[in-house]
This record gives sequence, C-alpha cells and structure tokens, in this order.
Amino acid sequence: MTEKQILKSSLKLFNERGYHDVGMREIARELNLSPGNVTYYFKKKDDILFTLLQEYSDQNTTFYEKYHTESASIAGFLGLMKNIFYSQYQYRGVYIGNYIVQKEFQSTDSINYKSTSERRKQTFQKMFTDLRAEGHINANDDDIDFLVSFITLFGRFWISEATIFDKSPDVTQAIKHYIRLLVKELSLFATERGKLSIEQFKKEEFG
Amino acid sequence: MTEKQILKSSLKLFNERGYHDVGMREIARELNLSPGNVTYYFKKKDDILFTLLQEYSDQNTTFYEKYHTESASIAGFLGLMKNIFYSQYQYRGVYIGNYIVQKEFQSTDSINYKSTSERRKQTFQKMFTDLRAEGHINANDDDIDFLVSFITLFGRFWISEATIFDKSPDVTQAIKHYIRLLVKELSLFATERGKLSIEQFKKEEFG
DNA sequence: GTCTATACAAGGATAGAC
DNA sequence: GTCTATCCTTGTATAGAC
Repeated sequence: MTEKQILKSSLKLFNERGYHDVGMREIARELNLSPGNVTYYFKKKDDILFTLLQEYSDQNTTFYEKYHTESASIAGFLGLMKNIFYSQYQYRGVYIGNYIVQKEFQSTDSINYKSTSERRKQTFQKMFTDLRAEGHINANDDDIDFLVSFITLFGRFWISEATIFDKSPDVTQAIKHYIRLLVKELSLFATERGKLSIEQFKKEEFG
Repeated sequence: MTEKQILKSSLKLFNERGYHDVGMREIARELNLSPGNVTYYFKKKDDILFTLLQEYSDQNTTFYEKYHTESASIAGFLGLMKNIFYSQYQYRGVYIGNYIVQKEFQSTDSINYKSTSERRKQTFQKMFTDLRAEGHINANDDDIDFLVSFITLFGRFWISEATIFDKSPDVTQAIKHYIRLLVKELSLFATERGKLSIEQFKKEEFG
C-alpha cells in the first residue's frame, strides 16, 4: 500500500537526515513516485509527521497497557522504559525536533499532545504510587512528585541528547547507558525489596 | 550599529515565534532595512543563529569563571545554575531548537559545540569533586558520574520542556520549579554541611 | 481511486547598481 | 554600507490522464 510505503520511507529519511532536510520531492523520488502523488496521500508535509507521531504514540500505549496487567515492580517499570526507549529511537527523526512537536502541540485538529502528555504524567504518578504501595520504593508525596518530574524530562529528552551529541550512536549501548541512569535514580528511593527487584533486572539486562 | 540591532531584533523574533517561522525579510522589515542589507551583515540566516549561540556561550563562560573564584559550595553551585537558567531563557529561541544545534554541532567552520559541551561536562565533574572535597556532598565516583549525567541532560533540556509544554511560562516561576528539582537531587547526596548550604540558598531564594 | 504534470507562493541566497 | 532585482529551492494546490 502506497500510504504505508510513504510513511516508511519518510521515517527512514527523517531519521537519517532530519525532518527539515528532507523534501517532499525527495520522499517521492525514493519511491519512484511523482511529488504530486505524495500530496495525494498527505496534503501537507506536516501530515506525514503527525501520522508518524500517532504511530509512535499508539505503539507506546500498548506498552503502558501491558505494564498495567502485571503487579507493580521496579523491574517491570524498567522493562517498560526500555521498550519506550527503543520506540523513541525508532521514531527519533520526528521525535527529537522540538519545533515540530511544538507545532503539533499547538495544532487543534491533530492529536492533542498536551492532554496526552498530561495523561502520561498522571500515569507515572500512579506508577510510583503503586511502587510505593507494593513496598518497592520508600518515598513521600514530595519525593514522588520529584520522580515524576525527573522521569518526564528524562524520558522525553534522553534521545535528543543521544542523537545530537553522538552522531552514530550504538543504540543498544546508548539505551543501556540511560537505563543505568534511571536505575541509579530509582535506587536512591528503593526499599530492600525494591533493590532486589533492581538486581533481578540488572542480571537479566546487563548480565 | 546595524549588526547589533539585527542580532537583537532577530533574537526577539526567534523567541516569540521560533527560528523557522521568522524570515529574513521579516527581520529586515522590523528594522526598516532591505532584505539584502541583512544579508550584507550575515550571509546566511544560520550565521545569525551561530552568532547568537556564541553570545550565549560567552555569557555563560563568565558565570562559570565567577563561580570558580569562590570556594565550592552547594549554595554557590545553585546560584550558578540559576544564572545559567536565566541565560538559557533569554536565548531560548535559538537554544531549544535541537535541529539547529545539531547543524551547528556538525558545522566545522563555526564554534566547536562538541568540544564546548565536552568541556562543560568536565567542568561539572570537577565541580562535584570539589563539593565532595569541601564536605558538601557524600558521593563516590559512580555517584559523581551520575550527577554529571543528570546535570548535563537536565541543564540542557529543562528550557525545552518549559517552552514547549507551557506556551507563556512565568519565567521566574518556571526557573524556581526547575531549581527546586535540582535542590532535591543534590539533597539526596548532601552531607550535613551541604544541607546547611542548601537551607541557606533556599532562604535567600524562596524566602 | 491513483497518479502525473504543472503552476504558484514564500523564503533563502546572490549579483550588481548606487 | 545600503538597496533593488533576480534566482533557486521547497511546500502546496490543482487540472486532468488513466
């Protein structure tokens, strides 16, 4: 299906050279289409972007849903974050452009990014509260607010740092690095039970 | 001087509406100049950007230098970060665009952003080591690496989060919020002496 | 419904007159 | 040092072939 191919090629090109440096004509050329034909499927270049961001968002939603079927644990939480991180890497070409997300953020006819991001924040709030209830972390409400702020900023921008400051990052290594930072932060609040969960995750993940 | 005025107007417009949505013709109109005259001072639009980033970088360098004349303390460190944060806000129009910094990062004939950012990382490393030596924080080498990674990412992207997700942020409030997060992170490693320094900073800062 | 060809507007960049 | 005129690229819209 042509539409799917356009999305696939676009993402590939965006990842390679960034959203702004890839033109509609180039996307068309990649698929041996006429430029106008790309426009037939996506009236505006931004529409390609929004669709890709929607794909990304949907993919993550399934990760969150999967997490919520298990009982809360730090190991489970770290596994979730790892999945999300890979997803972000996959869509880095559209994800790291703040200017773009800003536009998308302000567009009314598209996904409501603000409410999505607000919802994610509440999701994290609940996750940490659950981790506390399960005896995995030792944190008061203020600590949890801090952790939410931390994970929100960290989870949104690690990929920007990795992509901007490291031209051809080894994905696996990069993600390991950032997951380690996450582990470190969580271990500052972990109970004995939480620490065990972390050790379990580390053993599976880092060997 | 025309060149200074171009820089000033450009930054104002970039801050208001973002780099991409401001055209050369518009910058010219703002100053009642012809578009070609702007080009006389800055051959490319990117050159305006690079010059502004250089200004920003220079301004920060003076903050760092000032900090190093005092003996290390958490309060002093937080004061430094506050200065930097205001500076970042001032230049947010050029600073938050990752795509731009990426280009700048890769350009060879301009400021060497990579070495600058590498140097800043080493600077933070030294700062935390000094804080440990002064008995303000209790941290092993691994902890310090973590703190450096934290401050690097956090200090680079808080402004993106603030600007993207909050259309017209109250600067003072926003900066207070992010400084509080910093305080929280540092207090996890603070010694008794460090905690006193933090209290002192809080009293001066938050009243 | 799919696709090609083409035209148009906006913005960055350049050359040359004054 | 300043300005006008012009070019080129890129996003976007449309008319029409199959």
